[in-house]
Amino acid sequence: MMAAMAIPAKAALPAEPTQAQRFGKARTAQSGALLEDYVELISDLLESNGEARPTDIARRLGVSHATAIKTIGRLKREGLAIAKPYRGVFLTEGGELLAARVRSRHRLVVDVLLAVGVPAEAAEQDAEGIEHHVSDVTLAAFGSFLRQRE
Amino acid sequence: MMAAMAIPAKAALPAEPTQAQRFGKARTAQSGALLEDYVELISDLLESNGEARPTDIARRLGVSHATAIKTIGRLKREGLAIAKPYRGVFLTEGGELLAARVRSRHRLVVDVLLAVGVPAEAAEQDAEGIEHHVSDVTLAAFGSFLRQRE
DNA sequence: CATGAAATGTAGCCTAGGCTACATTGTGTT
DNA sequence: AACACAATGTAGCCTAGGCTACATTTCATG
Repeated sequence: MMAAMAIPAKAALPAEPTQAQRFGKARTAQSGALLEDYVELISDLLESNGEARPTDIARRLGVSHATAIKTIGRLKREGLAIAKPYRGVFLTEGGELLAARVRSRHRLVVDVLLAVGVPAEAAEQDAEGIEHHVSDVTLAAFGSFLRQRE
Repeated sequence: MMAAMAIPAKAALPAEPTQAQRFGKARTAQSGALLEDYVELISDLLESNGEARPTDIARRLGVSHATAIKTIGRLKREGLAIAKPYRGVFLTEGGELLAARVRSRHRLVVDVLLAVGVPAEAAEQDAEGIEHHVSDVTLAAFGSFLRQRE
């Protein structure tokens, strides 16, 4: 059966290592997606409420407070946030920068979806997942696309 | 401190359970994404090679063969694939259906990205991650968008 | 037809993200 | 000032997805 197709394993398949790279990248993008969501949300809460409490974060994200706290720990380890016990969460400079990038990317993605004719609700919904997979190149293209059709 | 903002916890925040739902949905969409990739790839391999071997799958996905085999086990548990030891992997009817849907969705996403002006390479790359977060509603909008601008 | 290399499968370990249950801290109200 | 209760934090467990290392099965070939 496999003899029929040959599959030299050293000639046919390695022709596309590209695909493996693509999948790998999509996987990697997934890591970090959660951190991005947290950072963006914390930034929002800080701005609108003056503080970002684990409980609020958990509620907004729809997870248990324990999960939120654990992830906030990761944020700290990654140097994106600071938090003293029982004192709320704050962002480092790096965290703020990331938040800003994530926020503008989110808007851009939503705007493109809307421009393409996606209903507002679905646009918001899907953007939440899509945004984490939009590369800088694509982002730039989105920007041009929107500007050009004003 | 919290008295300052009040946050009655029963009046202000619950106003947007929507966001939690959005995040939750994006998370859920992520589960299943991997299965979709596997199913699509298996379908491709079956069509082009007449068989889908764990080793090839692993190579194409850029993971170890052990990981591929473990995931194939999940595919079987979910009723998407069938495989007898040392005999290659095949799709169930459900698996084929899923593969077809995934494949057409992938094409549509790539086409929209291209239509919006994203370079081919980036379009392929990003589509790999984006496609798993595109709802049916958005998919339909994509279809209309493409048809309308022919 | 025996044998060795490649493919397949198994075991065990790791991290990320979830959860529940329990412990601790802070604070608004009496 | 004390206490109750909400918020916070900790511990321990689970699954998905990765990996490496080792074991087994096939099968092409000498």
